[in-house]
Amino acid sequence: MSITIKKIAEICNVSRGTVDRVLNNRGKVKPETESFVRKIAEQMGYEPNPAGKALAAKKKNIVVGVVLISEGNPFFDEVIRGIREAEKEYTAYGVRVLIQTMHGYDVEEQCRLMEEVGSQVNALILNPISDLKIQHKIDQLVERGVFVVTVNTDIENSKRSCYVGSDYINGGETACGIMGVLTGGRAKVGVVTGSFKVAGHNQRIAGFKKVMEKKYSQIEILEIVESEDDDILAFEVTNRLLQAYPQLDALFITAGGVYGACRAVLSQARQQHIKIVSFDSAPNTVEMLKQQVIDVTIYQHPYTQGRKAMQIVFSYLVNGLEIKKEKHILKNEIKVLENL
Amino acid sequence: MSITIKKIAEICNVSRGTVDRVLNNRGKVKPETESFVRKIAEQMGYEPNPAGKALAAKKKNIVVGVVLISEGNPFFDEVIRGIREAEKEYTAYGVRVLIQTMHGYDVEEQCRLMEEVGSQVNALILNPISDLKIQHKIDQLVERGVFVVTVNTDIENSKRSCYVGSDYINGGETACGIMGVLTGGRAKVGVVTGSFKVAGHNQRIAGFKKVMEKKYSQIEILEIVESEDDDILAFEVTNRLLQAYPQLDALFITAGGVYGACRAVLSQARQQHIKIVSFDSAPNTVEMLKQQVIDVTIYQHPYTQGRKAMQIVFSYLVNGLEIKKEKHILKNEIKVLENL
DNA sequence: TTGTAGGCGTTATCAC
DNA sequence: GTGATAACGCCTACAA
Repeated sequence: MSITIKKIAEICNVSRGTVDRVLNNRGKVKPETESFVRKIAEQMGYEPNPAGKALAAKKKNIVVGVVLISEGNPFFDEVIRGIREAEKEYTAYGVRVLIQTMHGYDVEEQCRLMEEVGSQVNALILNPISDLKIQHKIDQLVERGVFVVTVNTDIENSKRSCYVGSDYINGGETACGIMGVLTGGRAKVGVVTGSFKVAGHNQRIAGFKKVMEKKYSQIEILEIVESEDDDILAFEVTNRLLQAYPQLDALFITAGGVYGACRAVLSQARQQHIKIVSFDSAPNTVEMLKQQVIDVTIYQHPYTQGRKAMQIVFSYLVNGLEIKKEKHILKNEIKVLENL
Repeated sequence: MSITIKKIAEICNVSRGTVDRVLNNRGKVKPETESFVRKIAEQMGYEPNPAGKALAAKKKNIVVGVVLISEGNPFFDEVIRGIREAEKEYTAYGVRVLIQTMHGYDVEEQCRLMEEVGSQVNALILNPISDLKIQHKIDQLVERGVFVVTVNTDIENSKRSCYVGSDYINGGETACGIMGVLTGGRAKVGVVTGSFKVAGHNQRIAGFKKVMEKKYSQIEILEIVESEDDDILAFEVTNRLLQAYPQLDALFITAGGVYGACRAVLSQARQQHIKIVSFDSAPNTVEMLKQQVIDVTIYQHPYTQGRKAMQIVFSYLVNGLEIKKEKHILKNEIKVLENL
């Protein structure tokens, strides 16, 4: 049988209340009793019972805020689905969720939403814009006692408690790893990135180069162009890329604009098949996989990102678990049509 | 606030005990009260609180038995790790785990272990040999009230409640999907399978052929040989395969013997790189990935299989949840060295 | 500074 | 058949 507060209380000859005060650092305990209780609890290997905690936590009425740059982005639809699923599971514990979505990368707008949502909640799940202002806003909310979790994009220097998402460097490494076996280790690659201003995109390119240098001396990057995650722009820049480099035989698409880039490839109707590695599985991307335009795409577990973020919030707020892992990194998975 | 048994009791003007009897089909309730309570509960959308259930379940002292053909198989080391991890988490609810491992595919031995373990437990997690005797033993245990979950291999016709594992057909489809992009849709493939007696291996081949026919008219299987999951045998049969078919340029390894097959490929030192797709990530397989002998390997989430099986047992036994999904299928993931 | 008691939701055990 | 009551482990008022 497991150790309970009650048992510790009996052994220490104090009341359950006192043990609770010690174990949860509520103060108002004589130092001697405190250290004694702590010693016994330690000795017996006390582990709080999550069910008991959860039951008692019902009265707390916990609200979790969510701010995501998700509108028009199918990736985040999945993240939200994960959050909603977890919400369902946690309503029994008095947890509510408050979601605010936004469209573009407007720092002021995100700050405003963070303030609006943050002032009503115990925790905030956030897909932050990489900007100093946002970092400060995070810190400010944390100071006010909000438990902040970043998803998909991290701001390491902020006071946020956790990050849930993928490792972008490894995403690039994985992309090069699979590109290597796709091309027999010999390729002239055009890179269509989202923006040089987005850290994640740059990290993917860095990871790609890292594996290139270490493992594939015959893979070469011809040029890197920006699509601003826009299909029309992607179409144009990819077209130019293809025209400029007739020898190009592979594309590495680090971000959005996948469909536009693919359409450019289709429009040029080259003899040789151009190998394409992309990210995520937006409907358009899946369509291009079906048409065998894209060879593989790399998947970042969006649903799990949402779910996991909620789990972390829950176990902190409801079960009072200390955060052990500051970063929860999900694998970069390689997908073909068959295992999507 | 959510609906509780207490609230329903108040509304129906009965005691909580009566509501509990109705909702858990314990009998000894007047039919009128029964249907009335049921109606109200339905109407209000009653959902039992898992924490409450878990707390009350502590007295039950649940024991989960595990019988795995795991010895000498790194895949199952991971499954066991998943089970152990879940065990830790569930000890707080009075759940104990009893693991028995075995070595080869000895039906009598497995039957004996199933009986030995099965007679002391409330649930059994089993990696079954595909044999009628095992099926009967499962049914027998189920009749005796044991909750049976199969992992990694299923026996569909048995009375087991759940299966946790991968979809073998899809495993083969995925293998062909990635083989297609590896080879530009043009390959002469040798298949090294484990045994024609093992359903899962045959299903992988079937899935592979399915995608071949639908999508890759230029991929062709030259011959299928058996390795009996043994490296030495795999070495020999692969060697013969390579000698018999100089035009062979790809290997599909459906099961064990991966290392032996790779060594055969290395020993023949062909000019052209032979593309290899295998399953799982045993240490030897990882080594061959590192040496760029194997191009990709397909991963079946062994850790998650163990964890999920425990989760299912827990939510059934402790939370009394009805089983909604009879099969919990994990994705076949494509791995290169970089995203292992 | 410490103890007591009631409640979170469910269930098992009595007593009626 | 049914109801009352005491757990399960934890937390929070309030009383001392």
